[in-house]
Amino acid sequence: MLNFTRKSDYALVALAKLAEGAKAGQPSLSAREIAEAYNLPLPLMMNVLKRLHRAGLIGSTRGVHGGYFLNEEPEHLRLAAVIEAIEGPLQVAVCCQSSSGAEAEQRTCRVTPVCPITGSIRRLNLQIRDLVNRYTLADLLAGLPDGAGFVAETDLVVSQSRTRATP
Amino acid sequence: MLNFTRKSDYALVALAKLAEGAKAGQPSLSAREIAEAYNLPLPLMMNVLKRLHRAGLIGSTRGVHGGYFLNEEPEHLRLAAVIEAIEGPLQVAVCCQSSSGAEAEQRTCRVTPVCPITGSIRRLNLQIRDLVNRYTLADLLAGLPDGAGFVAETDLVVSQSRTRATP
DNA sequence: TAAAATAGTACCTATATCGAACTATTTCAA
DNA sequence: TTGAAATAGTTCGATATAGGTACTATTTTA
Repeated sequence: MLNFTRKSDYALVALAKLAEGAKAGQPSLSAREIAEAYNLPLPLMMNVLKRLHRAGLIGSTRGVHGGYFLNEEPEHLRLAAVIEAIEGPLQVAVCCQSSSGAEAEQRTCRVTPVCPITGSIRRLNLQIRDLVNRYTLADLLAGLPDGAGFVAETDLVVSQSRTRATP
Repeated sequence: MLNFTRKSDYALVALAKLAEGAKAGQPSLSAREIAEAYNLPLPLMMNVLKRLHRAGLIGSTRGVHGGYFLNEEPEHLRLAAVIEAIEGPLQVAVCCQSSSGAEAEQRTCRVTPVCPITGSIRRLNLQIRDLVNRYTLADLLAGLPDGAGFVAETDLVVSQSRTRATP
């Protein structure tokens, strides 16, 4: 129902912790330290960090004093990259497959062949992804704007005021 | 993973069918007619329509020639209303509860008490909801714009071109 | 009175998520 | 050289959610 998984949430707070640590001069943080900071189970946090590492978003050092660290500046780490590292491609419906969906869709959705709204759903998907991709880890830490900056000023007014006479 | 449920998808195509039917002069369409039009199982479509009806988005007439019809013009039926009629409130994370979340969150999320990004996540949630709420059934049928109008032109370029020397 | 439709709800199954665990490898220090 | 602490990769089980069905009641028309 249009929500991120817990693992994505945990990934975001873990990255937040790494960003704070880096600013405080800590070269790396272990999975244990991060898990304890947020009261999360260690094995789960380990799995999350492993996925972020495999996606190239964080680096790691092994061994006794090992741990994880950001590979990029928080200003360059986009939220969509984090989410997709954990969950795979962002798509609001099965008909939004990015990779050559034709035959895959036939298998997964019964209505696609006669669907009147597939095109629009795909565009909505792109817009949602662009929105998530718009922000970085740094934005997340600094605080996102709460105004829906992207909505044209007229949008709500138009739909409210349109009381066209229907004869 | 940030997707709508199938039931929401089916609700949207059902509403699309009702809008087309209304334009073609049909006062109502039965669950059977809609299910057959899209090759969907009848019991499922019946459930979806019942939920839309209970949410007040469509009206119904019972009996032999009964069926469903739109209660509002397609221009006034917003996508968020449809999704929320089927799935409940749109929220990308458990910490985005609309209704007096304080104690509910404590139960459902372990990190909220010490979370550094809850505020930003809530604002992101509002922005996503605003985006979904921006469009109507009429927009969906006419075709959504595919340009992500709200994304600043520089966003993607920045992340691609950044090849700063890392000494 | 029978048929066709909606209304409400309860139920089952399949899939995905949550979380834990296992084995292997790497690094450091005693 | 040996043990401890950490990451790497993978697999596995439990639980929650979603997808889909079924049952009973009510309404309307022929």
